[in-house]
Amino acid sequence: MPELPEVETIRRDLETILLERTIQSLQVKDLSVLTGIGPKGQPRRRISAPQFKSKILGKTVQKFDRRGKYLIMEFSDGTALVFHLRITGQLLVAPLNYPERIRFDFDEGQRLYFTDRRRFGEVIFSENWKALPEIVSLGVEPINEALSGEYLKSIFRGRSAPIHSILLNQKLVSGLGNIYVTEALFQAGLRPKRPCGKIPFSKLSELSQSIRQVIADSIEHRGYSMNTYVDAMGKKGRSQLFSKAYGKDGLPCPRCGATFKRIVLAGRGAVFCPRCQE
DNA sequence: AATGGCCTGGTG
DNA sequence: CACCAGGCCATT
Repeated sequence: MPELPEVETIRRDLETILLERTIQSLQVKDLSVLTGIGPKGQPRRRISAPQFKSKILGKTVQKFDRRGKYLIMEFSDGTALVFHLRITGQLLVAPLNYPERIRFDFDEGQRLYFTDRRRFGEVIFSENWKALPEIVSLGVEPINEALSGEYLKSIFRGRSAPIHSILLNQKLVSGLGNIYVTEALFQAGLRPKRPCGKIPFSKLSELSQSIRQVIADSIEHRGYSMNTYVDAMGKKGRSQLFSKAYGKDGLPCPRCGATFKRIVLAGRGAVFCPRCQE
C-alpha cells in the first residue's frame, strides 16, 4: 500500500534523523527480508545474515533517495540499501505494534526498524543501486514535467489495455498504485476500463496534470493511512481524509451524486463513477 | 496481456 | 471456514 507519496514522506523523515549517522550494529530477525520470497516460497537471492552485516556495519549514511516505490539509503562509499515496503512494510525510528524483522543501531543511539506484518517487503544491498534491474526498468517519475501529455501519448500508443492497468505498470510510470491511479482517473474524468490507445491528446494532457496533482497533494498530506501505513515516526498521514474515489465503492460521487461502482481489472479493484467518468 | 504465487490480517 | 487485498515477479 505504500505508494510514491508514502515512500517520499518516509524518505524525508529519515533524512532529518539519520543523515551522517553510522551503523554500529544490526539484528536480522527474518532472513527472508534479505533474500526475498519467490515462487514456491524459494529465496530469490542468496545472502546470509553475517554476509549482510559485514557489508553494512560501520557505514555512514550520506543520502536518502527514492525511485518509484523504492527507498534508497546511500552510504558514503557509494554502496546502498534499497528498501521496498510492498504492502505492509514499515520503516520506523520508533518501535511500533509488531516486532521488527531488521533493526539498525546508529552511533548516536538512533534506531531504524524495518517491520512487515506480511512478508513481501525486501531490503537489497547493492554496490551500484542505480544499475539494479528493478531500478533500471522503472518508468518516469510522476512528480514533474517528465510525466507530460506527450509522454502518456507515447506509452499509450498502440495499446488497447485498460488505462487503469497501464498506469499501474511500474515500467511505464513508477510509483503509482491503486490509490492514486483511482484518484487521478476520477479527477480526469476517465473510466478505468477505457482503452488507453484511443484517448484524445487533450484528455491525456489533463490526465498528466491530475496525476501530478494527486501525488503532490498526498505528499503534502503525508500519505494515505487507512490501513497500515505510518510515517517514520509512527504517525498516520491524512490523505485518506481527502480521497474522492478510492475506497468509496457504493457511496455517492461528490461531483455528480451517482453511486460509485467497483470492477476488477487484472486482478485489482478499480472504483469509478459510472456517470462522470468516461 | 492475463493469471498465479508470495503472506497474513481481516471480512463474508 | 473460505477467500480476498495489495505490489511485483514469473509463467502462460
